[in-house]
Amino acid sequence: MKQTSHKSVERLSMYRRLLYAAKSAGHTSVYSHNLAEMSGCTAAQVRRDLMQVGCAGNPKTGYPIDGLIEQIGLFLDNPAGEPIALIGVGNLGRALLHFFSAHHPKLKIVAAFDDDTFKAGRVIHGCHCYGMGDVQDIIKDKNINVALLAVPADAAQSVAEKLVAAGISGLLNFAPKRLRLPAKVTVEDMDMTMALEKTAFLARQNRQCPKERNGEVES
Amino acid sequence: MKQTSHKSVERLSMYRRLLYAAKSAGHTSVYSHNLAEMSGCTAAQVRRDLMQVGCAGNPKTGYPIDGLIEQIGLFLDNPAGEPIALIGVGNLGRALLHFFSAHHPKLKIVAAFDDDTFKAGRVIHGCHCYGMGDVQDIIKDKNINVALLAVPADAAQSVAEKLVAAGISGLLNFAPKRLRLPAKVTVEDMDMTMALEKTAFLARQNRQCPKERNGEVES
DNA sequence: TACTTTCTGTGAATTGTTTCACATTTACAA
DNA sequence: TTGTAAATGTGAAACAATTCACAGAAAGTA
Repeated sequence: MKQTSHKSVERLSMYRRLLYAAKSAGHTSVYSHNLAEMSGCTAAQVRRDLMQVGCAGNPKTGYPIDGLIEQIGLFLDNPAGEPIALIGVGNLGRALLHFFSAHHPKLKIVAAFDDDTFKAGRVIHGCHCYGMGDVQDIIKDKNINVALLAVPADAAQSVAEKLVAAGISGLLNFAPKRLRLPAKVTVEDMDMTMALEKTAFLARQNRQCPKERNGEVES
Repeated sequence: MKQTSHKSVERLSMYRRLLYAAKSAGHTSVYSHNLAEMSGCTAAQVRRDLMQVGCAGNPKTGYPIDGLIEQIGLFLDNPAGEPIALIGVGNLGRALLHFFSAHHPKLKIVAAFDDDTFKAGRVIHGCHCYGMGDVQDIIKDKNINVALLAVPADAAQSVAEKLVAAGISGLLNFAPKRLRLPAKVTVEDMDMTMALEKTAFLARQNRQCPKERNGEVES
């Protein structure tokens, strides 16, 4: 079977969130063009993505929302749930702890680490905080495979290597630093500086050449 | 002239950071394959990207680092600098304020806004905080075109519309919510839930099929 | 000066992603 | 039961991004 592309994976995650929203708005089914409008994709793209993960629709009734949510979950999620580690409990780390404390059916930060010994032992946003010395043991004990890396850029590489040695296979990296790790480890960069520079660039481009645009309007 | 792709813009931002690092490590020039190794791209891609923004190299000496930094700056940056607004001074907003307080030659958060009146008037991480009622006036006064949106998901759409009305043309959105705005406005999503779900998915895929890989090794 | 080596700059080929377009399916109405 | 309208599922076409591969340039060497 054809591997699903990274972009499809991202969209599926997005569709699922939109579907939860549609569900709590009282809907029970959607057409591909509904999801397309909500997500900003085309209807054909939505259908292709859904097909990939085995979602079937009906020409007259569209796709059942519950069915989609379930299928996407079967595809995306680890059925056993995925315990997450947070490394770095600074300003950003605490914000992430708070952000991800919102209930997610499968993902949960189960341990936080910081080299500030003052933080070790405390419980922040409901999550126990350990010293960096305990990283390896706890990650192995709790069978953690995914980590959020929120340490300063100059510590990122060495901390990441420690995590990989402890058995981590996926890393969401917030440090503005490119990591060099074995290819068996997935690194996803959330590079906020890059994103802001890009946004500023595109904003300026928009201003300078406000070329004719097919007016995608506000609701 | 051919429009530079969004991906090229991202990579240029990355190259620049790597170049600053190489410069402070004492280098004065780089070859495309050096930048390729640092960035994880191919050498051909690096050359293509640099060509796009008018950087010229020399077959024997490579590219001069200072020249590259300057050319990339001329391409990416607003020479007058770009004042940024932060909307939402919660956990995430404060983390962003701290994160972007690191000196950047062109980008600077010059005003923060929150609807918590308790925060209005305070100065957080060196940035003055205003009430949401002042958004329109301040954005116009300070001629702000780019904003960081760090408000709760259910407030994101209405706040974004207010910003657009005030003249914002670029938005970096941290709320897990797809915004519907006129096409003249650039929206860049930093969707942390999506990113974490994707990371967890790819990590699991890695674990389940540890297929042969060309060992990209740690330094 | 002529030769060698190594890298740049870039058409051409390749690979990957998105959109098009339409045959097929389904629910409902007459 | 037959017709109609609207959506799905999907090859094929179009488009976009990346990599290949090599001509040409530059610096060092003899």
